[in-house]
Amino acid sequence: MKFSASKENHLKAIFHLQHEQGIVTTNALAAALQTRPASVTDMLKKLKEQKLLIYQRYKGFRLNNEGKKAAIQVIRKHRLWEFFLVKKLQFGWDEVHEIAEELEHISSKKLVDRLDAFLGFPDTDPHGDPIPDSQGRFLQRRQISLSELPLNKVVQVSAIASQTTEMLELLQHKNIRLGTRLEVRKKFPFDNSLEVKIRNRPPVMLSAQVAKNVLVKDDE
Amino acid sequence: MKFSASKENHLKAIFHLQHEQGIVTTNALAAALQTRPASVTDMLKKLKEQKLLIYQRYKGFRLNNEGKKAAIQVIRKHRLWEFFLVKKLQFGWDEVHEIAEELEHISSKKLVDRLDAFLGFPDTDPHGDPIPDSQGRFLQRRQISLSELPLNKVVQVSAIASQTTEMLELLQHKNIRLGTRLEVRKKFPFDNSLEVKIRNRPPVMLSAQVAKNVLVKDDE
DNA sequence: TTTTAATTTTAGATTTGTCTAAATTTTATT
DNA sequence: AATAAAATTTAGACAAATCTAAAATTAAAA
Repeated sequence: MKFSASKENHLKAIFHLQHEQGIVTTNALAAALQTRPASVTDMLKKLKEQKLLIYQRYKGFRLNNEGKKAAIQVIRKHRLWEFFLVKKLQFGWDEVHEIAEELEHISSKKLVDRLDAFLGFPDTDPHGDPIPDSQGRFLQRRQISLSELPLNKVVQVSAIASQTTEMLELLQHKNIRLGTRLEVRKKFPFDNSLEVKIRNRPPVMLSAQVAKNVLVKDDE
Repeated sequence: MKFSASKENHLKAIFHLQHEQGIVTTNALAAALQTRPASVTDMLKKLKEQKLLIYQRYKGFRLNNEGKKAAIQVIRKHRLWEFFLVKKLQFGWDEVHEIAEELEHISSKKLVDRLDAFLGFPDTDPHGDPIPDSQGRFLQRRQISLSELPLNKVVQVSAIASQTTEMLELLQHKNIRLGTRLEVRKKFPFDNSLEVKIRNRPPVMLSAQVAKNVLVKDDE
């Protein structure tokens, strides 16, 4: 499981984008990587070939578990090196990103784990972002209620607070279940109802009561 | 002055080889880099293009000052990272080489200098090799008498201990002067005389008295 | 819903670093 | 000194990662 620097950069960028947007588009990734859409398409084919992402042409893409695991290892390296640069080498937090962009591609797993130990197993990098541990576990992403969710952030349904039959029946009817990926498209302050969008389906409305009981977590 | 990892590897290997052999051959470099002679030739053209070495086809090559400076920076990085890995991350001195081979290509000059300071400006790496400082100065290589020099090691004449006219005249006659690169080809225990070889010239004999007064230093 | 616009993909080229096989040059040997 | 052997270089190919320009597909607008 060793990838070229370019592949690692793509994996990492896709990871971040799908965390924000659920599904990633060619243009978005090209913009994030300062490259051309055609180049992204080329790379997608290779990453799909290596079974790191789910991708159908023209339809967008997202990392599968393998791809996520790989991306998280890169992010772990990046953030540990940033921590090192700031805490040990006295760099300012604002000048470490570029250097960490290079260091993150050093491949030795043992090096990363030793560095982690040397730094005291930090769980947050100098920018406040969580540092995945050596198993790829992030600092807990807490689950929040759908009613607290900001607009247009794609999340995954992680739990249903009220397990009443009526509630479950309603969600069943709207085709929302555990693991469903969705985002809030609009909020109506009048009654706190929400318009929710699930990919490839027409938007659905959810009342404040329902929204309050649908718990979601960050989707990666 | 930023070079690809491959170029840096070539520069470094040439530097080491010319330190031992004075002039470097295509085959020797290919062997050192575990690559093919044809690939070396390709790279030589590029390095010559960038004015990092002196090279005429079929005639061997050596780094010029620019090339040496670049090579020394790579060696500096390599040795500092090795020091870091052993002294800070508890690696064994025998397991750091490969990792340092990757780390040495990280380009930030500031990173290297900060690392150097963090490590307390060490002057020797875990294998006992000297670490160049940020100006590229090595721990001084002392000059020794030609009579103490091991066989087949190419060195440069750095001083003449006895400045008598006779001595200088003799050296003049044999075309040996300050800066001349030479090596000892054979030693005759009978009278401690030496056969000395200067590139592109027939071997010359030097008596023990003369050899004792010719001081040489490592040639890079 | 047709037409237009935006997005995405393909086709073909380019750069860097590498390779093999053949040709050239140098060095060693008879 | 002629020939054989070794070393080196050239010619041509390939893989990875990128690009431009054109074609295909999807999404948006009239």
